[in-house]
Amino acid sequence: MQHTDPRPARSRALIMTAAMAHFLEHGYSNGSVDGIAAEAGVSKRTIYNLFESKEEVFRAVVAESFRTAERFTASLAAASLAPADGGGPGRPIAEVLEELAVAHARAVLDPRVIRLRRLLIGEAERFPELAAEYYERAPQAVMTALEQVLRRHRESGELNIPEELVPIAAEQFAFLVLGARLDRALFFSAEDAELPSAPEIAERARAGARAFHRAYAA
Amino acid sequence: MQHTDPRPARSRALIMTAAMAHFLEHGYSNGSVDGIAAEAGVSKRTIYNLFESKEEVFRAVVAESFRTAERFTASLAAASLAPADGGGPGRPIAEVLEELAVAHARAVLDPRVIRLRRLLIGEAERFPELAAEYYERAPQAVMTALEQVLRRHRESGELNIPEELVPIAAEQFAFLVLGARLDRALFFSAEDAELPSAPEIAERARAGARAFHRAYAA
DNA sequence: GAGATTATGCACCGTCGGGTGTATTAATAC
DNA sequence: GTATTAATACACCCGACGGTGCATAATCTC
Repeated sequence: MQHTDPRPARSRALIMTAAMAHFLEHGYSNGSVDGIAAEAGVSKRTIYNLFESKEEVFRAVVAESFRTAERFTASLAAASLAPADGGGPGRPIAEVLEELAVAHARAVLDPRVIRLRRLLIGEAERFPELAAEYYERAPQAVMTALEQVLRRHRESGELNIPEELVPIAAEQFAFLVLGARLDRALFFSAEDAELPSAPEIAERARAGARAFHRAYAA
Repeated sequence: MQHTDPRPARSRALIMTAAMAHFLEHGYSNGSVDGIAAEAGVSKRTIYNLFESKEEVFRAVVAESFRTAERFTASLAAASLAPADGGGPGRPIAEVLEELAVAHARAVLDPRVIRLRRLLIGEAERFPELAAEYYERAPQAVMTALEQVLRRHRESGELNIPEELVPIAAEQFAFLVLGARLDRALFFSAEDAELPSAPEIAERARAGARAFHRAYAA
């Protein structure tokens, strides 16, 4: 048993990829295992050899996407915090906020993220734990990271936010920056056509950051 | 033909009510006509006597809910604008904004609204026109109303918003006030348990209004 | 009350889709 | 090369569900 048979792993990967795309496009109830099998170029029997049921395929796919979401969250937090303790308080707070805003908006308004959100929101009634878990692992985690950033700038005297209002301020920052675009994107499934364009996203994000700055500058 | 037979109308109403509840709970794909018939206390055949298909029942239900959404939007716009040209500029702008914020947040975070949003977002891939129509008739309409309010206060010198930024400011106000609660609510289907409580909603809304005021006060 | 209209009950059709059994073939391990 | 393990093809079961037909019973109109 030196080498493990590569076939199961390969099939599993094919199935996961296809299932992800399939569920994102058709939703859970309306997606079919036969459809996934076809798109994966794999026999239906193979799917049932590797997974218990359609539901388990779905859970596996969603769990997988959680990992990528978390990876992003971590990178965002790291990038935002690094400059602060790294080279000292060199950059003006307004500029820091704008950059943070643009990065945040770009990440959340990514088409793949939007589609995942649509899927989970639509299936929230059937899979409450999945929707809840996503919320805690992604948006909530981002919010926590934002709080840390704000707290740091508050302690350095650049922002004037009462300590107990930091969580609220973090929420405000997040949605000031992309709330409207996000809300809109959820309702328009028309691929990338109706989704906000990159420059538009950046512009709104910066405008949001500026408003936040005016509201909370020291 | 003086009197029209009341039976069809009555059945229709029963069906609509039940279908609304049913679709909100189970979604479209996962909802069943038999289920609706049972909940409506009506035979399945009666449904198919009054509606072409399951899809048409769905469209009728959604269209109906559009009307109530519009009725609210109109009332919000009227209430916000009336005091301005009514008794003169008596009330301080900060207070006006807070009240507007609370009314807006309460309305959008109403459980029925949240459920409708979940339904349409989840079904956006299958019924793109419905989701788009909802967005334009409800959130978009509210946004337009908000713009008018802001423009008025801008012209009276109470708010300092460049004319071309009024639409962006309106979006910012809307999501500053309820963005985080709305986003969260979409992922938690657990009835009213996980939904934000009324005082919590009001507090966040007021905090949002205050931040907006600080950002845009003249 | 007569006659038209509507609602019901229920059997029924067709289809789709989740899930299984199995024999056959292909790939992998040693 | 042989034994094992996995993938395929395919036929199949079964339940759910959209939708229909029809005969019967309940309502309404006038």
